[in-house]
Amino acid sequence: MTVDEIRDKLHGKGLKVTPQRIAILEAITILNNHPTVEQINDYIRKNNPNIATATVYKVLDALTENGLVRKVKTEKDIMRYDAFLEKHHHLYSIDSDRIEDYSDDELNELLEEHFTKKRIQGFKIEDIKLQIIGTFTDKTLINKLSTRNHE
Amino acid sequence: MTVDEIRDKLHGKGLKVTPQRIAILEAITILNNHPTVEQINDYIRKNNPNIATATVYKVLDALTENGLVRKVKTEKDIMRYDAFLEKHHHLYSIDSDRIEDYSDDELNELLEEHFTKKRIQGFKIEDIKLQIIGTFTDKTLINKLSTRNHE
DNA sequence: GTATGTGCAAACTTTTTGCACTTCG
DNA sequence: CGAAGTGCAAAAAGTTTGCACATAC
Repeated sequence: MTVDEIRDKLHGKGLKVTPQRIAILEAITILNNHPTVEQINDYIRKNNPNIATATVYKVLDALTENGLVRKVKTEKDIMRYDAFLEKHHHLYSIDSDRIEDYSDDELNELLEEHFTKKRIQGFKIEDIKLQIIGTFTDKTLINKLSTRNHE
Repeated sequence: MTVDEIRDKLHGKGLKVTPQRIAILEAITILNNHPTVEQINDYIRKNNPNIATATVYKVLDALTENGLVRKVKTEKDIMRYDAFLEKHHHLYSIDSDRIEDYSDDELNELLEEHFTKKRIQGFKIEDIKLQIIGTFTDKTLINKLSTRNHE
């Protein structure tokens, strides 16, 4: 992504084109291994030593809200715990904190078969987890406990 | 999971059976919607007002290390960012911070087909993301940038 | 009795907030 | 010029650490 493309993208979303935003989008493009805020921060400081960390967060929020970047989940997260230890996937609600387990052996076989045929170059698969994102339509199942609003 | 089963599980791992551990495992079982630390904390405080939050973290660490509970990823995590906006999945390295994008249209079709046939009761799917966990064998591709050791 | 676990308070890390100042358009 | 964006410092969340005390076995 060139600087001009970045300008266009920002412009297209009605966002003001500031040096901070350009630097941050450039950084994410160049540090293309899904950089953390810390990495982005360090990178842009080389050329723009005066960009505040708070600005980085604010810019990333703005970019995320406008669909110009996307957040990626990592291992060590906000830490929810699960005592159900069989192989399973998760259903994530778009509009609430709800997460449900989902087991589907047929699916697991399908995936296994797929990745046996189609190997991923340079990668040895140990496990596959699906995050199935959507909305719960079955209101009877609601078991959201102690829902404190986190926003 | 009954209290006796909990005792057995702890015992089986060589972990001492303490009221704190029982309370926490019970809480995770009862609060079965993948509770956060906060929810576990609040729940166990009802009956054991004197369990420290630090203890909850320590117990959860011990349980996780011994495979009695498992961490679940949530949406709003340690925040890595991605500027590659096409539909794609992620390869996660077991032994490093590395995350790579993975696109596979054939796989996407397979999944779409599978979930068209086999609907999930009470859930409307909007998106599916695979977390493919394993090891990178292709050392030439290494592009871990600014690797600060996070542990 | 001793290794293991717990409680507390303090530190650390990551992210957010409020507000004066600055900049883009 | 005015709305939108930035920088700073302080606060909020979430988690970890160190150490004296307590408990399981």
